[in-house]
Amino acid sequence: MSAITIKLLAERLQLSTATISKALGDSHEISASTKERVLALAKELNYVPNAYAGSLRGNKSKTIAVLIPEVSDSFFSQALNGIEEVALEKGYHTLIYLTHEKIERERAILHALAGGRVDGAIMSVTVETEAIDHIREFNRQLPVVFFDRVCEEIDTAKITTNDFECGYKATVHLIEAGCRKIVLLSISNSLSIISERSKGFAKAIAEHGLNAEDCKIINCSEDAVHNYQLIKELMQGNDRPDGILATVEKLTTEIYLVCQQLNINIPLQVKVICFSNQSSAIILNPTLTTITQPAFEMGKAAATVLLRMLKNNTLILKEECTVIPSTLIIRNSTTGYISS
Amino acid sequence: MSAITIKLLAERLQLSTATISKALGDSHEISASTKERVLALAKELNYVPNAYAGSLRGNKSKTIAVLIPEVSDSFFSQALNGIEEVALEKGYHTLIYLTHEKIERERAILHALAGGRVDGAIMSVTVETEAIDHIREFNRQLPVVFFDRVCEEIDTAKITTNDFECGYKATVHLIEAGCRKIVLLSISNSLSIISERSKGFAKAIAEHGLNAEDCKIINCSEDAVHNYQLIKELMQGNDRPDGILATVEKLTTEIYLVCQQLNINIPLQVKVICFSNQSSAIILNPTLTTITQPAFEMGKAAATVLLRMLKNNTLILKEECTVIPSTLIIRNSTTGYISS
DNA sequence: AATATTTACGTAAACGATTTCGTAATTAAC
DNA sequence: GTTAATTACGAAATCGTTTACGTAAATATT
Repeated sequence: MSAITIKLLAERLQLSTATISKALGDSHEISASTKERVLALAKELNYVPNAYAGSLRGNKSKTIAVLIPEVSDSFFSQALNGIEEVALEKGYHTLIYLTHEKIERERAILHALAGGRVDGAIMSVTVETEAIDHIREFNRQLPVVFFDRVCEEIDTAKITTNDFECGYKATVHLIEAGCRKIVLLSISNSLSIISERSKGFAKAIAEHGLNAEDCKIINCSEDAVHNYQLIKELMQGNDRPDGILATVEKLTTEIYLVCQQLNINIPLQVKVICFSNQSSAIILNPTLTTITQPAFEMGKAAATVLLRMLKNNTLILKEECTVIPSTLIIRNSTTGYISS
Repeated sequence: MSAITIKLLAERLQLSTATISKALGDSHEISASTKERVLALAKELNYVPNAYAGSLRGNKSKTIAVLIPEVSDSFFSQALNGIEEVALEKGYHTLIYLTHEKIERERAILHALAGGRVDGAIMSVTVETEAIDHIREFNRQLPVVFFDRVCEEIDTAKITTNDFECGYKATVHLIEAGCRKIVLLSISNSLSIISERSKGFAKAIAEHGLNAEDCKIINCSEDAVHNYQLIKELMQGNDRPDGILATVEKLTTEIYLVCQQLNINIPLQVKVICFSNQSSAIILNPTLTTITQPAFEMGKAAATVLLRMLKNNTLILKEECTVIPSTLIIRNSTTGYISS
């Protein structure tokens, strides 16, 4: 199959495999003329070193793993984009694993990865990830970098954004726009990012003296239909909110659909902010006010840190906790004006 | 690093590595009691076989490569989702490579992959891919499955959708909705999918006796700003089209923005159809008529075929050319009615 | 001219698993 | 009781590289 090997080159040139290997590695102990001959034949035969032979010997696979909940989500796909860019640039290969928010998948994947297939991992945990033994176990052997959805309890590098501040700023923005009954649409009680955003939300509510009873947190699920129903009931209820802060991008669709169906005007009757990286935010009607996360940059940062850890051969770079701020982009879904 | 190996287990149990390996493989030549002891210790120590040792010996890496232009595109991210699902289910690992539409990247990636790192590849070529020697070269050693953007000239499995028919149906729909000057927004002259869609477009134009002069094909680029300008000029020109058929999802944003800025009403003044898998199509204003491709299914199909090729140890499965139809979903961007 | 150093290469072990073959001990067969 | 078959394991080769070490020849040193 894989055709040509160092052994084959050695035979053709009447040299030893050691010499070939050294010549290809541009070792000083090989004469210039021999190097030339070797390089020439290697190029001619299109020799490519067997990745696994080298990995086996050197204990380095030049491969990293990326574990994310979904890839059909603007944030994660942009982050993956950033990761892959850095990896490719540094000659690393990127294995992608989708957990689909299932901790069992996360567990199985990390376990399988312990066999030396990768040199390290970049991950964003699932909504179910409360027990973290499997991550600890993995991290005992290999470096891990968290991004976005982190595990505070594990002492390793983390790339996050300013979730607390954004939750706060978004809520303040809603309040200043006139909202008094604001609902936070959540997807988890345990997720680091959601908890931070919720804290910011709560702080803003408290600081501005809003009635905490009116400002609820509602938990959505993975099921779009269920979420639609949930939001519909919310908007049909007696204490309909006049402000919605959605912590995940995919809820945008359901919010807009419900309001359309119930004939509730955004932003006149309810103002909406979503944590979203969707490019379509600017062509929705009304255009959507978003907290846009630096997904691409976060991915790049995570990969950069991981590769640095690999280079320095260290498991822990505690100090490597980077926070890259998100941006509140105010559009028409929270202003009084309706787009032309 | 990687900690525990078969050798280590052998030492602890005072057995040979051969016995351990066979016991773990549940070989019949190992006694039940020994198997038990081995399994127990393996579990206790959390033994995971070194992936590369096995790969090196067996020439099988249990890894496939996915080459796609972008991942921040609904079609490709959904397809990747499908691929990963099948791969994980069959115990395969998925390496992801983004070509960013650069043939040079495609070339370099395929070349690096020849070193046995993967058992096969699934790919969608770049817009620049006209020369295909690098793919031929790779395919001489390893199986390749194309999906969506295929290379007709290479005799291997291909998963596509009914692009010709969709180009035709979309155009007919525009014509029947009253359009007479329809523009096809393209991104390439060579891409298989675009050429098919264009042919369908041309056929519909001809069949319905539209003036071919009025029905142009315009080439867009990778640059959003440039595309915006291009579309703006188009819509400001004398022979402004009354119908637009966009062959890629990302052009949606620019089309809507331009129309918004120029105060051109969709669908009254121009009707719009996009090849798009964006979930936001239903909340745009007006909601967007789309050709929605079975991205997830195409990914699954591609992975299924590739894994079957690997199982049967064959490079070519010519007959494995599957066409999974797309759906024309008619919404308000092509009807006379404006959404409430 | 005798020794020391450098140059340019080869030998062989190692990485971790699998597998072919061999073999001692036990059991079965006659 | 002798031979045949089975059971349960070990020794060693193998996959394709890399690298520590060895060594002959060429060159340098004194």
